Amino acid sequence: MSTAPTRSSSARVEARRAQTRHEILDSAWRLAADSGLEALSLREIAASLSMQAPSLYSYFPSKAAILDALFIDGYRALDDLLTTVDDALPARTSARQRLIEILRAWIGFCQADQARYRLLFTNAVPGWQPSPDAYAASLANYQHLCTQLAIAGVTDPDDIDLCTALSAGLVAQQMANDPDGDRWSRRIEDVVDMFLQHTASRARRATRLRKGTP
Amino acid sequence: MSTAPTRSSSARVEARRAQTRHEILDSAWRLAADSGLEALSLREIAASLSMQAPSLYSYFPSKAAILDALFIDGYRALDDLLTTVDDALPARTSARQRLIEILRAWIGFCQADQARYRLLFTNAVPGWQPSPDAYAASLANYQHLCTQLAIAGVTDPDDIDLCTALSAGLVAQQMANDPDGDRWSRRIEDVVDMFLQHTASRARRATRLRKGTP
DNA sequence: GTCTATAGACGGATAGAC
DNA sequence: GTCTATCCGTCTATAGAC
Repeated sequence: MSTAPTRSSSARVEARRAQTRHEILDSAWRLAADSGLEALSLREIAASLSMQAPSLYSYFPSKAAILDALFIDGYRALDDLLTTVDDALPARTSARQRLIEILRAWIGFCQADQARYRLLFTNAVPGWQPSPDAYAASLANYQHLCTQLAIAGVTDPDDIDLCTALSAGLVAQQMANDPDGDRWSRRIEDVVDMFLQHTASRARRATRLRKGTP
Repeated sequence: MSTAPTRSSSARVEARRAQTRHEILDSAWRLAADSGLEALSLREIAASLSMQAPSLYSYFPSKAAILDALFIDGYRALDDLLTTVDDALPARTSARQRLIEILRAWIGFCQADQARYRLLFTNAVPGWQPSPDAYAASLANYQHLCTQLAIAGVTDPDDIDLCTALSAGLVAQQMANDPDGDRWSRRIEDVVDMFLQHTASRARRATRLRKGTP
């Protein structure tokens, strides 16, 4: 990460560096999507930019740093998407519709780029784990998602875990068995209804208990 | 796979071969569990048996063949487990209890060996895909599971997909975020109840429609 | 900053002696 | 069947000229 400007670097030079860093990440995303995340190598990234592999070390200190940058990039994109989706919903949209839209957007996000999905949500790169900074980005996203769930009426920690499991399951099955189709994503409404019915019936039970009804 | 006996091989020699093959797979499972599935190498397997790497080629034609054998082995173990669990249930066990037991057994199976979970259920090995034979083993298991679901009353293909998604989600979250705990597996009852409540309410709707009630 | 050259490690797989 | 020796490929990363 830390590519701190040296004393002698002009703003112009810095901007050029940032631009090149951006190009490197762009190429990396494209190559990962084309040839698979596991096949991503520094040589390949460099070649796609008509560079030699060692030159990348002027911009990132290691391959792990590039993966971290991609990881953070991916989570930022997801965060942006979920924020956009959320902002586009009318204020009094039902909880049901909110959940459906969030889930639909999330699955769409995963299907849009299999390599990105594998980088962000599965441990697909042997020998690499997100750095603490990168992990923080994923945590921030999780917490953002929790506030959106809270708006939709889901606040019980157990319900949140339930909800993440339902979402993860839909996404995982979709990506593993029908990456370009909708065999599982078209079950989104079912899942949301099922989930809300469940939490509602539990709430009713709790209400009965408070009232002392057997 | 095909290690067909040659004309001159005695039964004794064949038994010895089978035994060694078995030892190779055993060591591979142990090493995968210890050092991670991705780190599994022929050199390492051979060393753990005090052999040299090339000697493995007398027993398996390639590393992919070893992975295939492990894959089939793993699915056979799962099949055995689910059969055992199923047989242990009294004949008139409720659908709810049946689903709970199957799901509990499955998650336990995954938690018992993270490497095996990754081999069977995620695409964790770069450049390897199960051979058609190996894939057939996983399909057989899926169909076995479907018949068990049918016994528990789940026959609608959409419900089966829903059910696999729920299961996959619980397992994935459990393995990724709490591999040795029960943060998600203790939601099994919730998930099963939720699922049954959902299918039941849909059945009620269908009944009303058949009766012509609005 | 970018290059060439290369270190140094790992991997799967093969040839051929014994 | 098992070995030694080796081929050939992959990769990240570094040294040092320019």
